[in-house]
Amino acid sequence: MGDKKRNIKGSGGLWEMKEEYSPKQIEPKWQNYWREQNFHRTGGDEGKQKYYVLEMFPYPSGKLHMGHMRVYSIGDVLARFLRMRGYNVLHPMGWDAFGLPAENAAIEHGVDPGQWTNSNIAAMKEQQDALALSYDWEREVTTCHPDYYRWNQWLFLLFFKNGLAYKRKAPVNWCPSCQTVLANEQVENGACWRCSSAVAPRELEQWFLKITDYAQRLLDDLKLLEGWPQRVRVMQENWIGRSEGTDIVFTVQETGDELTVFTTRPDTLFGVTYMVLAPEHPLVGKLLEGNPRAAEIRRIVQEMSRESEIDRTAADTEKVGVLTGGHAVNPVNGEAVPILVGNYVLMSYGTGAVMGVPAHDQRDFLFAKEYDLPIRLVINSLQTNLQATPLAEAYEEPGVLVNSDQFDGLPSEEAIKAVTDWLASNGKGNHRVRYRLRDWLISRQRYWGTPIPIINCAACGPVPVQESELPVLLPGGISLCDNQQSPLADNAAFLQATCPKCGGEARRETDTMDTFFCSSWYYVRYTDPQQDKLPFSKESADYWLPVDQYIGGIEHAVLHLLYSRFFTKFLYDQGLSSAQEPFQRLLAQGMVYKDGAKMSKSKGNVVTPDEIIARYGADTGRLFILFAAPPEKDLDWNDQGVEGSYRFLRRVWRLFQQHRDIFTPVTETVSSTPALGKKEETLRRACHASLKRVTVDIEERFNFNTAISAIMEFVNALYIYMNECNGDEKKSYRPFLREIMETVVIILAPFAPHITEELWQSCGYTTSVHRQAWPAYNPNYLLVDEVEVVVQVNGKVRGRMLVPTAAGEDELLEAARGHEKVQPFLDGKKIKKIIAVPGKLVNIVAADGN
RNA sequence: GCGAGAGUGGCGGAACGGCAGACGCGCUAGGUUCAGGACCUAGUGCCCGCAAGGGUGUGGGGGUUCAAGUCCCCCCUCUCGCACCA
Repeated sequence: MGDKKRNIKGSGGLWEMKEEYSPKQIEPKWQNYWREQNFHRTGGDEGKQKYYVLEMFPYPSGKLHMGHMRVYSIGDVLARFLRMRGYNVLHPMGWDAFGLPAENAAIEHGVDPGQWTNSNIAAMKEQQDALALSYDWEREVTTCHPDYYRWNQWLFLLFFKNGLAYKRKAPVNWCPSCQTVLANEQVENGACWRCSSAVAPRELEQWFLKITDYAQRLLDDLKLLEGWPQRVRVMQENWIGRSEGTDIVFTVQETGDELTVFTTRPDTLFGVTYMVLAPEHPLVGKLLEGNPRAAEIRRIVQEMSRESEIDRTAADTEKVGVLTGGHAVNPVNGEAVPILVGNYVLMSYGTGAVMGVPAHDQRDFLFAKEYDLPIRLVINSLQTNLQATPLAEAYEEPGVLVNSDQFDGLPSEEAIKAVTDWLASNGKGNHRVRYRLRDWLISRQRYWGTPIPIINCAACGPVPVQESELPVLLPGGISLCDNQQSPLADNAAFLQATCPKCGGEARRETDTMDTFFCSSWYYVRYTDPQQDKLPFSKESADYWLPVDQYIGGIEHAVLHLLYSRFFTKFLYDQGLSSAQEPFQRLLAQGMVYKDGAKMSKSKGNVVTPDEIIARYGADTGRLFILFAAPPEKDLDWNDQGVEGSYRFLRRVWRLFQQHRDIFTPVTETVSSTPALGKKEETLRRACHASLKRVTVDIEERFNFNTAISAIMEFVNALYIYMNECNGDEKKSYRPFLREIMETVVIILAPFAPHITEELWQSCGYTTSVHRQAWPAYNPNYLLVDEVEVVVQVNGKVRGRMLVPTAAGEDELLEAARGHEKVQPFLDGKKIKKIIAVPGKLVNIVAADGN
């Protein structure tokens, strides 16, 4: 360890420690101390390397739960550790403060959503402070404040000017309980992500952001995110759903209309025996004209489109089809095939029409069997001749084309290109890349959100509000009730507007923004939270971005994390920031369970951070939550386990109590201490081994659980030493022991900030333990003279021996051969081979006979 | 069905291809205490054995290796994600 440059006070303030470890007393004391000193303000030393640690900001529900406590503890240990390691750390916190719960509270209890939110924020902040989370509160961001949401509006207008925000009538997901529409990402298995009510389809005019323009980049750049869990990258990849294929233009025989389909298998084009349209396909109506059964069919089609998309696409939903009477002409061979309407075809993907190739698509195969449609083989297998017998199932593998005129004999892979080329040169199709990703629907018919800064003019259409007019303030005093449209639509003063373009009378847009809009860029605002000319300055953003370590729940794997990546790329394109990706590394922390089940009031197994703080203190809570499991794994909360963490902190406390004499003021320096004895060397080794492990476990592996166990081992070693040494030894090694014990305090500090601050300042220091440099371990102190080496016979441990550390292979072999415990296992056997691994083991391979 | 991850004591969890079970919980015994709690010491995978000692053991089965929880192949179970995407 390095030189002492710390301030030590005189004997006056020393050891005023209470006998008993009492978190109730020391925790508030140090929280005040840090608050008064504005201790956690960012920066001050731009010469250091920057590190941005961020936990996903919470919705201000008013109460912290164990999940919050876990994320924040992880982030806080990291932030504190990195500061001690000499980084310039940004570690901010804020509030995702718009959203439905505030509005619902308003409806139920008649409270003002803003007041409700603000008092929740105050309550949660108090809890966060009680956990000693080292946030720079000067950078706090609250999304429902006008000085934040005006920049939502500013960014919206920027999207609008770039053609990336647009309004369109579209079938959308309506949540009847939340009384608003939802984005595709916010529908899980046909249910609202927030309240789990079944969503229903509706046709409405809505605002969208054109995230689909960024589909390819969002997909490609997943490669850059090596610090993300693979499963999250895979989820995003699936969600974007890139698919390469061919658009093929058929012609409707009866009307002459063009009918385009998308397929990934143009090589099977000659096998088309029918065509299926989505119930919502625009041609359906026209095709039914003149059909004697039109009325009946229309009823069936309406039935189909009434079902939600989710029901229709559920794997176990029966495929239903109905003939329209129309026919489609295949561009490649002029053949006319019947056109049906089918419930399994979705208007939202591809062109809303699919070609039916029953011989080579299992889904089409089953459908054709059901409806007695012809099956024509056009791809033959290289292994078995499929033409010999009727197919029992679709042949979906690649093969060689048959029954396909000029393409006969081509392998599928080549035929895909050949058919596409043929279609392209005949104006009947093109190569085409499609995505499953849809544009992001951002309007919400709710009050408590960012007003969309648009004025709807009868003459000019949607016109952006002038930048100088921002923010469009959310009016107060709105009476909230359950309603089909935004409550803002009832507010005449808000509604009334003048068209910025023509000056005519116009209506203000009453939809508000999805709250995911707020959370898509808040991490940039933290870099420059007071900025009032722009959302943030480029300089600040470029200094801090990307977030080096982001920590949060896996539930945002697609939603928030995809939207944020989209925003970051847009900001980059606009020259507002240089970051390509927002989050360098991502940690998806596991959930907190109790007794193997999710905590819930009905199960009566809820534990709250408040209870833990009241009973054991924040330090114990933090320590346990980090010790019980690695951060990315689910954690089972265990009351007895918490007890164990509390016990450990008391054990540390007692160590200092019992040996306070070590800390009486000294003038000696380390060099004047007598040479260390064997016991002391062992202790020093334990110290540096622990130091090494804690450093590596936090910095490289994020394994806080093993880091803590290393500190425990260190403390155990200190107890053993103290038991073994006598008063004289203790006295003469006082400076050495002092340094050892101070190391305990320093490396425990990121985990348990209060107790360590108390112990540290009780040792006589006037500067905070949290301002100390993280000690470097000395590899020389890890060395030992002798090591125990295992002797194996045929891979089984048969003996152990103590040999000099420096012993080479030859010496090991010598010693192993003569080892008494090993002899019996070698009797009557021949030694075939001996492997010696210095410092570890010797393995003797022996067998019977010669 | 497709994709990803995971299966280790009574429990949470450790183990650069090199002594499986660190650390903690729980449990057992002893000490201390009027008692309880707290604390200290020792022990604690399973089986046989009084013991010394031996056997066995990381979901199952194969393989590579002097050596496998770890690498390769097959299978089973669980969790998560996607799921008629044309």
